Amino acid sequence: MYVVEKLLKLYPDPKCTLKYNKPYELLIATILAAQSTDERVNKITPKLFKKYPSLEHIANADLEELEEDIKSVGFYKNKAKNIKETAKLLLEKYNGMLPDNIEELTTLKGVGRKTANVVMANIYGVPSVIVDTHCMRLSNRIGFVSSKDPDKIEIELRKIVPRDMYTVFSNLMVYHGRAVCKARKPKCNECVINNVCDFYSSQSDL
DNA sequence: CTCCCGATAT
DNA sequence: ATATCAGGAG
Repeated sequence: MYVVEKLLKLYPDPKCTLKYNKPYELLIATILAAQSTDERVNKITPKLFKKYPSLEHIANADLEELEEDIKSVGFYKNKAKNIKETAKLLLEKYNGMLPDNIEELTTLKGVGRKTANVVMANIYGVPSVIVDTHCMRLSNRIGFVSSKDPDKIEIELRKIVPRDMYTVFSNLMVYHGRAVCKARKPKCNECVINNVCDFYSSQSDL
């Protein structure tokens, strides 16, 4: 796939940029990353996981204290409640393990398809199309899709991207979205895939 | 569709 | 000073 080959030369090893040492830590970090950046989440998770070194610690955390611990990632009241309830549910129904499928993962509080796909890709090694804001923006700009609905975008991308490239494609969208195809001022002139980009074409026409 | 919220780019 | 960024639940 052209876009993947081209971007891989620029970002040789695109991977999840969230810091974690255990599967459930990735889940918690990803829940915290909703409407926040990986960078901001990474600033608090090392301390957080040190203070709460197990799912039991998170499940039994004082809610107000937990809120303070994660405050800087934003939406902290929802997220504190979500990670606490998710920790409880993982202990009660899954023996502290993570479900290995989208259906069960998305029953966890604060876990939608994006977060579930991050777990499937990074914990279980299942090729997964992860539609976050970057994947959505780039896929629309390039012209792979024309939709604002993440679920529809995921379905469309699954038809366009070769299955074995789902995860690397998703990560490349994030890397390129952060470095070049930014939300605010995209650096279209230095973009290595502007030759196949609808957004670039429509701009240079002006 | 609205609400949830802090951090950062402009 | 404020618009913009970044997912999920109800």
